[in-house]
Amino acid sequence: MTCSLKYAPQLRAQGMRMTAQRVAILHVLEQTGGHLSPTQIYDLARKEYPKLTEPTVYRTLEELAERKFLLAAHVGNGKMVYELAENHNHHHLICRECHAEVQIDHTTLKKLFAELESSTGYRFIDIHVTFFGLCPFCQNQKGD
Amino acid sequence: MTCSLKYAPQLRAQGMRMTAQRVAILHVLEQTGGHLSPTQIYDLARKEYPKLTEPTVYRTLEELAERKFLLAAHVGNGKMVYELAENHNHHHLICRECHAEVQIDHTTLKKLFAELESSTGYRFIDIHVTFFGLCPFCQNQKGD
DNA sequence: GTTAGTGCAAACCATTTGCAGAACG
DNA sequence: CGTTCTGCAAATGGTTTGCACTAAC
Repeated sequence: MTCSLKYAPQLRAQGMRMTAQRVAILHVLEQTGGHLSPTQIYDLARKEYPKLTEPTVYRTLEELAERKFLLAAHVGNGKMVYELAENHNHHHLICRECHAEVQIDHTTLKKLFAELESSTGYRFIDIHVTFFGLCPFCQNQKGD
Repeated sequence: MTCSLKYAPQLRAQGMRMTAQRVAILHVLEQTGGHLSPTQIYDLARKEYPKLTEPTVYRTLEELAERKFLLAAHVGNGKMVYELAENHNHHHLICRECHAEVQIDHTTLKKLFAELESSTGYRFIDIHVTFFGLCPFCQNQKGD
């Protein structure tokens, strides 16, 4: 298992300090490997560093996302989730009913992104996309 | 301008009633033609029907979305927006910095959706997608 | 008249803010 | 030591709930 401290030099290079709180937060994100909501991160990281508070979690996540260490994405009803940028080579497809998740490899979208960038002039489209659909199981449930 | 009352028969067919509140809400969505947040809808619809309250707006939007009269999508920091389903043949690309919006025609995504559906087994992917990127103007601002 | 829909008021929950004190480097 | 970061406590703002009343049909 990699140590969260490995990020220290990169953080410092950007004028950020490596604190116990940040270690705990990064650690949680490393261990789970997927995307987590601020509340989930707060609950998990507090086991490692009980003095952690919610405002710190929010401030840290925002800062780390701004500096591209984390990626922010939306799932379901407008909830924000975060994920380590280095883990990110995929997108998500989530079932509207049961919330089952499937990962979509980034190569699948590469061509589309290139198309969109050239036709709109926008760039960095889009680090992370979440699609919604009905998984095979829920399709049957609906007799559809 | 089309009258919101035209929806009455369709609503009734599903056991819903057409009230003044719902007329006002549908009316606002028709007039603006785009996607609006519950708060925006509340503010606008109240001009037409001042007795309207927020809980009613939320309940109505949720109900109409469930019955496929409206589409729900996420923009930016996890905010929910609604749009008339019949207006919907496009997706959105939003600038992360200035929130400028571009519409993406659905045909651009059609092929991708077909691919995803066959490779994952999921279906109804995805009624509405929102992409995020940097618009040409903001790219320059960043000297990037 | 029956059932769906609404208003009101309050609760809820995630997120944000200000500021004084703690801690990194 | 100076500057960044954190904790605390409180405010904020969007969204939801319960219940009695109103209105659609």
